[in-house]
Amino acid sequence: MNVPNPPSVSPVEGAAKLPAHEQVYQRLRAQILFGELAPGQAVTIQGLVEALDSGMTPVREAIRRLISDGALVFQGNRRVSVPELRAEDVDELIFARKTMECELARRAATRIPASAVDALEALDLQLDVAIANGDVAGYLALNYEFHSRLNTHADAPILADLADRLWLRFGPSLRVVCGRFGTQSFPDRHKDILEGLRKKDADLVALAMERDVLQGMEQVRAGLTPIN
Amino acid sequence: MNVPNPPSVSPVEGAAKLPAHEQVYQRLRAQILFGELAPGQAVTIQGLVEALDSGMTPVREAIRRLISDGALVFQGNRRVSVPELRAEDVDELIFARKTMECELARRAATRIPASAVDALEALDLQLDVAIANGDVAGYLALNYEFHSRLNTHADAPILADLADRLWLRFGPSLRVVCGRFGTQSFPDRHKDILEGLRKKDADLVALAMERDVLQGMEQVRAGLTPIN
DNA sequence: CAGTGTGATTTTTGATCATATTCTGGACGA
DNA sequence: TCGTCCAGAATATGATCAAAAATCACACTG
Repeated sequence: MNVPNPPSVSPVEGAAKLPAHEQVYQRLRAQILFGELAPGQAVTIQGLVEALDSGMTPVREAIRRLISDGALVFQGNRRVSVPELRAEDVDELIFARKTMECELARRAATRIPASAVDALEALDLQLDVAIANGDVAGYLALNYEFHSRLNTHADAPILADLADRLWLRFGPSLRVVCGRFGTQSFPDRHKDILEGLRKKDADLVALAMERDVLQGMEQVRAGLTPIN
Repeated sequence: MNVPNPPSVSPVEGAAKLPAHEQVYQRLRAQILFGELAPGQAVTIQGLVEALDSGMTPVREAIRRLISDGALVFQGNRRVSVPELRAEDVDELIFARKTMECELARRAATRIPASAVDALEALDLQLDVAIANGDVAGYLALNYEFHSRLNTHADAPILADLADRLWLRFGPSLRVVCGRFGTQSFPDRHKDILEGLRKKDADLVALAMERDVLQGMEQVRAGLTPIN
C-alpha cells in the first residue's frame, strides 16, 4: 500500500503510467475512504467494470486488496459489500488509533522539518474553510490528508500502514455522521497538534492527537445505527 | 455428479468448497509465515502457477492480497518479492506487537473458556516436543497457532487482524533465526500466559505476553544481517 | 591482447481481455 | 410450503500484448 502517491485529492487525473489495477484500487479506495459508498452497500464486479470503464481483471484485483485492507467484506457467498461498523468495532478502533497514531505523532514531533509543519498548517487552513462552508467531502479529504501526511513524517512505515488501514474501516461511517450532523460539530484539535510540532514537544503532540482521535471516534459512535 | 477432477496434487482434504484463489492464498501465506520463502526471494506469478498447479488469476489475486498484507512487496517495477526486515522495522514491530497482542491477551483473559485454555495447553505441550526435537517448522507453526488461537478468544476481530498482519512481516526472518541458532534458545513464556489465563488475571497474562513478544523480537533483531 | 562498457536482440514475465464454467439466489409451479 | 429450474453474477482459464530483464555481440580503451 505504500505507493509513492502523495497527490492531493485529484478526481480526474491522467496518471497514464500506473497499471490499471492500481488506478482502480486508488479510485475505489478514495470512494470508500470519503464515504461515496455507503456502509452496507453491495459492490459487484460487473457494476464496477461498468462504472469505472475498466476490464474485469483489474477490478477483481482491486477488490481483493480492499478486502484484505478491511475496506470491503466478503460475505461468505460470493457477495462483496462495504462493511457496517458495530459498536464493539468502535471500541477496538479507538484503542488501535490511539496507540498507533499517538506514537506516530510522537515520532513525527522530533523529526518533522519546519517546512512540513508550514505545509500542514496551510492544509489545516483549507480545512477550516471546508468546515465553514459545510463542504463535507472536502472536510473528509483534507482531514485524512492532514493525518496521513503527519504520519509520513514519523518515519515509521509499518505503523503508518496500520494506521492507514484503520481509516478505511470507519471512513464510510464518518461520512454518514457528517452527512447527518454537518461538519460544524468538529472543533479543531489540529491547532494544538501544530503547536506541539512547532515546539517539538512530543508529549503535547501526543496528547492533542489523543483528543482528536477520541473526538472523531465518539462522533462515529454517536452516529451508528441511530434507529432500528 | 461429476466431480471436478482434482489435479491429483491436492492434499486430499475436503477443502473442495474453497475457491482456488483462497486456497492459493492460504498456501502462500503459510509458506511466508513459516519461512519457506526466504527474505529477499523473488516471487513470480508464472513460477507460482507452475509450482501450485493453479491458474493465473487465482495466483494473481493471492499475490495482491499478500502485498496488501505486507507479506510481499511490490518492487516498483513489476517484480514482487519477500521483504527483508531492517533494524528500524523491528522497533516498529516491537511497539505494535506489544500494544496489540498485550491488549488482545488482556481481553482474552476475561473471556476465554476453560476448555479453550486446556486446548492451548495441549498445543503448548506439542510445542515443547517440537523444540526438544529441534523441529523448526513445527515450532514455528505451533507457536503461531498458539498466539493466533489466543487472539481469537479476545473477541476483537479488528485488533486480531492487525496482529496477524504483523506476524507475516517477521515470519521469514524468524525462520532464518531459527535455522541459524536452532530452537533451544527460546525459553517458553507460554506457561506463564497459561497460568494467567487459568487465574483470569489479565495483568499477569499481559505481562507474560509482553515478555514473550520482546523475547521473540529480540531474537529476530539479533539475527538480522549478521555479517556485511 | 584483455577488459570493459554500450547497445540491440532475445527471452522471460506481467497485464489485460474474451470466454467458458460454476455457483448462488430467487422465481415459478406443484 | 417445498422442490426444481433458470437467470445472472462470480470464478477460472488460456490467449494475446507489452514491458522489462538478461544475454550477447561488438567496439573501444588501457
